[in-house]
Amino acid sequence: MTDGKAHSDDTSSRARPRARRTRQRSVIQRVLLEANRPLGTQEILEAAQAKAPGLGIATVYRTVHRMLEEGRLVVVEMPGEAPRYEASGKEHHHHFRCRECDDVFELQGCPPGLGNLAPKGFRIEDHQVVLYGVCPPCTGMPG
Amino acid sequence: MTDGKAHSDDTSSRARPRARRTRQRSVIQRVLLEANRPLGTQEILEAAQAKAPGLGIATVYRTVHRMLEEGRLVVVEMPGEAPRYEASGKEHHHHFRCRECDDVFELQGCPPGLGNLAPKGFRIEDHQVVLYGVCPPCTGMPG
DNA sequence: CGATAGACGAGTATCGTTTATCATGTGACC
DNA sequence: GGTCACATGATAAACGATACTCGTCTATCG
Repeated sequence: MTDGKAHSDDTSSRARPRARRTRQRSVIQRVLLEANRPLGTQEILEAAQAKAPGLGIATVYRTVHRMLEEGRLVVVEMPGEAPRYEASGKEHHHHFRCRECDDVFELQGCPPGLGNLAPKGFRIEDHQVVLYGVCPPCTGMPG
Repeated sequence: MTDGKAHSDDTSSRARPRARRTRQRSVIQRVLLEANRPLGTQEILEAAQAKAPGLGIATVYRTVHRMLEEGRLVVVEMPGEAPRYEASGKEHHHHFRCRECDDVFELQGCPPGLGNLAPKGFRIEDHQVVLYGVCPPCTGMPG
């Protein structure tokens, strides 16, 4: 553990090559950290390309990977779909998926009584709740 | 548009070729309908091969497809995994996934208060709950 | 500024799942 | 039993998501 170093570049944890601040990487990180909902790779690509034309999908994967390793991102898996990614460190929460626009939104809170669902003998360690329906914009409602 | 037909072969709904009763198909159907939990294609294949040696994966897919079309099977999607299939017509329920053996079990009942999770403006139409943990056999408990 | 490790974009490869192909086999019906 | 449409198994191909490769570019630092 004790590794003395000259100038501090242990940005976070591993002996990973020093991260360089590039336009593409900054844009992708902003897109992810400022989104209030989990994004898929394609969504990230499109949002990032708006601010950094020409940005490629490989860079999206590379940056997402790095952010996952750094612990700044967590994976959000929805049944039958490719993974989405959201900023880590948030409170325990679940998600809502709109059937119209396919966007996924964060919910807050957690239904009680989940522990009662499993019969005796099952050790519950985690859970996931997904609500499906239509989000406010897609119902025609404001906000 | 209106095409009158000569001899009636609308066995059930569509103009699908008449189903034939083969050993392989019977075995796969039994495996699926008698399982008390959702099975993946590989699980189906292995269980079916025990009763019908030589049975191929293509036949599994074909039979599952047909049963889905016939409405006798429903798809069970777990986050980040290939689809599983279970008999249709059961009561509304959710699932438990064991982290040791990767099997998925049916639960009964449904947690209350799911409708309160989404803020005003979200129209909730459906939901899915997944519990993760360790199943009785894998904890060393009987039955 | 100049050197260089690291990052980039485009294309290709890979991986697991699912579907298509085709020669052969077999259930259903006469 | 004979016929034939449908089913089967093996194999290859398609597919979507992700990882790798390579030539070029550039952020960083002396």
